[in-house]
Amino acid sequence: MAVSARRGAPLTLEEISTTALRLMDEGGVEGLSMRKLAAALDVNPMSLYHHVDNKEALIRLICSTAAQRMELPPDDGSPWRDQLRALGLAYHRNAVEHPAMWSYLHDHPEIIADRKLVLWQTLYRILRLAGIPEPELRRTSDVLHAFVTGFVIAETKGHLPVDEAERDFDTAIRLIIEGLAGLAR
Amino acid sequence: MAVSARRGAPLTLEEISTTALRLMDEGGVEGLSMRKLAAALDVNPMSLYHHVDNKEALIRLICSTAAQRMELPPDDGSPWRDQLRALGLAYHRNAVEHPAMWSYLHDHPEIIADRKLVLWQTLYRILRLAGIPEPELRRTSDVLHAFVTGFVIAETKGHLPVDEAERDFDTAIRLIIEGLAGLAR
DNA sequence: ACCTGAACACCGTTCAAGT
DNA sequence: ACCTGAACACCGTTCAAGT
Repeated sequence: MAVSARRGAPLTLEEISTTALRLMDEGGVEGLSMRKLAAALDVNPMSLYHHVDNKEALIRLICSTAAQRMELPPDDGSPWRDQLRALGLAYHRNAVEHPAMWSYLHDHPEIIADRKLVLWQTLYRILRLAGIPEPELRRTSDVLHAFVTGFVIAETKGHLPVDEAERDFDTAIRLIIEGLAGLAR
Repeated sequence: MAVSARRGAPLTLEEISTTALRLMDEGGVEGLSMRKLAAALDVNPMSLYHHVDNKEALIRLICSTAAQRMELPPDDGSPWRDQLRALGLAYHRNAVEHPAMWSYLHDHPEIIADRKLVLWQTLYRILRLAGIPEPELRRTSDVLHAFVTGFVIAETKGHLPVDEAERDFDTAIRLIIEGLAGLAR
């Protein structure tokens, strides 16, 4: 069977990636090492390389699966301003949960480049509602995504008092909404 | 004298930090190591610790001096929209020169927390011109800084064709300008 | 197929010793 | 005051060997 000497069951990719994400959540990017991950899984460090090419591929795996699983607001028919705010809140919630992952994603945007991801589809839908013309959707969604990601990362590191953070978020989202309305005009 | 065995002159903090920044520019954060830096300076790795507490302190030094030296547009009396665009361009230019440094700064905002930095003073001045009320300056400048930093970092990693990048920048700055005008209303 | 230990080439940093 | 070499506790990863 060649199952690990120290544990009963064989490793799974799922198990590897959730544990790795936990390590990143707890200790930042530098909190995740192949050796610590192996220790957390009670396995020899080298076993990991049978499931993953290398550390970079592992982090990419974490990021892309987490991005795919992000809970995003469905189209509930409400005005685009409300839907945009809800999307911003979803980003914010996720960034608070996985700050290191978001920082990594921000530095490696190619990981979520695929426009078929729910993340982009949701943004496209809202931008269409806001009146952004079709040929500008790619550009506008890129800009908005960069803005919101930039904001939630900064917010996460800022350790502001909670009510300040809420007012900051409000300012950010209002600025975007007013800006979009202006662009669409 | 106790000058280095391999080189003539004693190390200076200036020399250390400019060489370190060059290494970061060339190879990202992971391109800068205490040992590579020492090699580039033709010095024993341990000599560095006589000028700098540790690697983190070194990077903080690089970032804060570079932030202080950033060339920002002076108040030339032009409309705030033009001045904001000029400031955005200055950010963008700097981010293209030092992408790794900006990523690090984005993840460690406390390094440039001091509101007396020209960076913040310039932003405050433009926001006042735009009609943002005094008690909202801190919040609005934080949001805007996060947006623009988020954007220029994303832009830097995106390797878009140049003319696409220019149109992206234009969309970003217009969105901010329209948004600010809306907020001030 | 999956796991493992030893080994290699790197890190950051401490410490005691040199001038 | 400034520099240095040896050493320690970490990394990621390769490779040959085990079941």
